[in-house]
Amino acid sequence: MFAEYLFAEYPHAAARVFSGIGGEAVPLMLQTVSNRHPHHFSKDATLLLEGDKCNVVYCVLDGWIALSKALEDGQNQIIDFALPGDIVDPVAADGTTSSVTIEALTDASLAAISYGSWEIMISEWPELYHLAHLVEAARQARRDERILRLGKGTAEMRVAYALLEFCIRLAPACGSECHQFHIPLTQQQLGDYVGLSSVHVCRTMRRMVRNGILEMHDHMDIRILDAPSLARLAGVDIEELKREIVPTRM
Amino acid sequence: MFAEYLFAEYPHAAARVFSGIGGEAVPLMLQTVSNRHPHHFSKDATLLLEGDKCNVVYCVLDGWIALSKALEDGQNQIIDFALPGDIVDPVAADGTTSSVTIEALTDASLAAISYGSWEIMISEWPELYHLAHLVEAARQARRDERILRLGKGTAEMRVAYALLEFCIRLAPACGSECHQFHIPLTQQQLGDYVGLSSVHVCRTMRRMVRNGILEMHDHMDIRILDAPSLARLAGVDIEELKREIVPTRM
DNA sequence: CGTCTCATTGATCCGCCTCAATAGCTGTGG
DNA sequence: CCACAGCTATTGAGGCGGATCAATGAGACG
Repeated sequence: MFAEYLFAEYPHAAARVFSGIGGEAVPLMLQTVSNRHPHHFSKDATLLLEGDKCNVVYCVLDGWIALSKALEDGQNQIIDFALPGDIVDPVAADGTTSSVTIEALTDASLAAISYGSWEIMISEWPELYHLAHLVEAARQARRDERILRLGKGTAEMRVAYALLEFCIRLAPACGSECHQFHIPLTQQQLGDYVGLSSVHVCRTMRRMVRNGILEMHDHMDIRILDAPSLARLAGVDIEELKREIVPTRM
Repeated sequence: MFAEYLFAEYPHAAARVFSGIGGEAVPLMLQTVSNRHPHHFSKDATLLLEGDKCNVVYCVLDGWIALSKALEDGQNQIIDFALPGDIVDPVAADGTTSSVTIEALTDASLAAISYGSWEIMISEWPELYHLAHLVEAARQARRDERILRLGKGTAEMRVAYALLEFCIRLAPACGSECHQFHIPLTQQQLGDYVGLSSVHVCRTMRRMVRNGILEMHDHMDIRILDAPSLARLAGVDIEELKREIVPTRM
């Protein structure tokens, strides 16, 4: 939503968007070099790595972006996924360093907007501020839902919620009542997202398949057969969840 | 930090702050009626409850505010604490409803700023926008740290991190190198924050006391005796954590 | 002095992790 | 074409961390 408006209704700002990177009027491309090295970024994209200066906001135009943190022992936790239309502002409270690691899970393209450009854009087009506010509210609402389930939910609830979240967030790309979608994740990554081991993710999803709630085909092509049951497992009302995590212009 | 600037450097805005509530130049008071009914709000504060319209941002002036969500079965998870200087914007992606339940853990006072006032203030005083951005970045950074530990950390790590977070966030109120502080929480509430049962919170903290890392006195007066060990248990570097979660004007 | 709340400690149970083995799939090189 | 390696998914077996249940202690309060 955000990206569409950005480009459709404010071409002046859209042009300015790309000026954040070396003044060039082309989007920053993040490309995974190969499946073997999914963490590798093209050179321009190393800006995104933890510890670097960050004085830009990214708007995801295409692809899946994962924001993650790791413990010393190597344990990795995916904090959130950023999908097209989402805004990524990884800055920590010191205003300069990034608090998360950012990686592209698929080939992806981002628009980089420097803080300076961003402020100018907002002052010139207040509607942009409202839209960004809604996108940020959506991000916060879905992280809060996940915190709730990380703290208090069972494995089944966590996985069911994650699948519903994907279903809802991907719906704009495949029709409003689409219950079939693809997630570019291994079970290991899905486990890193919901706080479970890959083994237990596998068991949990297998059980859902056996119970006729899901269908799965080669590597995470998912079809939800029984959405009400899945929502019950996740402990959510689907319509209510949509209101909370899908940015909607008033 | 934010609140100080708000009042010290922009009295005009500060006056406007309170105009969000019925035009009265007094802050909205949230008072717990008694310890027996900590969830009870004074009448004016019911604005804050989940499901209500929310078109205001709150700036915490004094007291502890808890943001929480609950599952159907009554399980409660505290998403975050808002302390003096923090900004609370509970709105969900629909732009109107709140995605969390807000409650005061102590007597508390909040400044309520309507979205309209907020935009005017920002346009008149751009520095306010930068400050709010840092406060929001701090909120996000500490929630991300907690998501990491909810997903991958042991009980010891979760509790240790929470204590360090409190220590750092409360430091401005009691000197920069203060390792002694009070948290107005029961072990049940601390458990709701870190995703553990109150029983296990008790065991974990007792062990820390036995190991000479902490001292505890009547209901959560805490003194950190061995900060390096606590930081090791939490899996953080204290200085790094400060940079990430304490808003700092550049 | 009884009641209420909260902290503490013990005992038991279970959900999920870990380890391990197998199977399926893809790409690669002989 | 087959053989092999590498990665992911799947399934089983066993162990452990934290939940749950239960009992006692300790202040705070009326």
